[in-house]
Amino acid sequence: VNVTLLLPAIQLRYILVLQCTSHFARNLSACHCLRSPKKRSPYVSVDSERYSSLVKTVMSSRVSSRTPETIQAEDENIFGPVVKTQTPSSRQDTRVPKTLHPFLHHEETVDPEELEGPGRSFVPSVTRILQQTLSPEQIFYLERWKKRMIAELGEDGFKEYTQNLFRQGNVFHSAVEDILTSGATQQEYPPDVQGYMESISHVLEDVRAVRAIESTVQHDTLNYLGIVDCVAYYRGVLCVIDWKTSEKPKPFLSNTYDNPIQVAAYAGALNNDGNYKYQVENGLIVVAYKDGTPAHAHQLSSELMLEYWNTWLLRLEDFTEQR
DNA sequence: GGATCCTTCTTCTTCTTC
Repeated sequence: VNVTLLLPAIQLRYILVLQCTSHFARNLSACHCLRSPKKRSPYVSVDSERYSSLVKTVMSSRVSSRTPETIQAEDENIFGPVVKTQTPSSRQDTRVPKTLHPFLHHEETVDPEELEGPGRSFVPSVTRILQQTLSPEQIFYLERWKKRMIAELGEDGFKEYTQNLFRQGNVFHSAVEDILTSGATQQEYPPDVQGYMESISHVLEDVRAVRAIESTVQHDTLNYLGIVDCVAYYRGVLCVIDWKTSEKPKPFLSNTYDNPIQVAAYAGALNNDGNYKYQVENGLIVVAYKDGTPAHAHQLSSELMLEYWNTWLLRLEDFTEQR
């Protein structure tokens, strides 16, 4: 863009916007600099409502000419060839599930005993299915990340790092479970989760009438099961809630990868599980941060849930096909 | 009581100048 040709006022705008875009991608404190020169904690004071569309376009569109192919070529020079060669192809947007299963439960209930025939077939879980049906692109970036981490931390260091992440996630989950079941607003937590709990405190204020916690749900007709984090009312709407810990900020739903599909899968199972007598059409993904930064809460409307439900059906199809 | 399963996370780029 030839900025010099623009009028001074517009010119200033452009510079500001360009600065915002380049900084936003990695640090959300960007637009904060427009209002105050002082540095406070990152992305607390961002007017996210105002800039959300800007940030969204910046973060969702691929600007770079680098593709998985070119990156892989570069990496091969640095790390050597990848053992399992991928040919990344974008997942088809227009695909439709072969059989459209209802998201909501329809009247006639299927007796669970009836389904558990003598074969007692294997029932895969939501996470297993999602993990085994990742797109080639997802696999590529995950492998690249892992390779880089191992290069930096070593095999053992990496193992320790991931174990620590899992441990924190687990401790956080049980802390949330405790506070939601006891109802008490205790202030003291293990030091590991103190920040996370602080992070979600503003979300917890809007959570009422918990219906289920860490409950196993199984779809009566589709062959899968899972464990739902939480079913409760969030701002007056009954939701399947998924609590997440994250090192990086995830201000947009698109930053949460397959999490929305996971939530839709749980809701669909719940709605078609004879053990549960209610229907849940909405979802909520809460991303908590260790430093206590306010968590991002992503609401999933019933329309959105239906979209992700269809995506889930596709993944389920892929999974059964590959077996 | 032991074994197995589920879940817990991890990806999405750039290198220009104040």
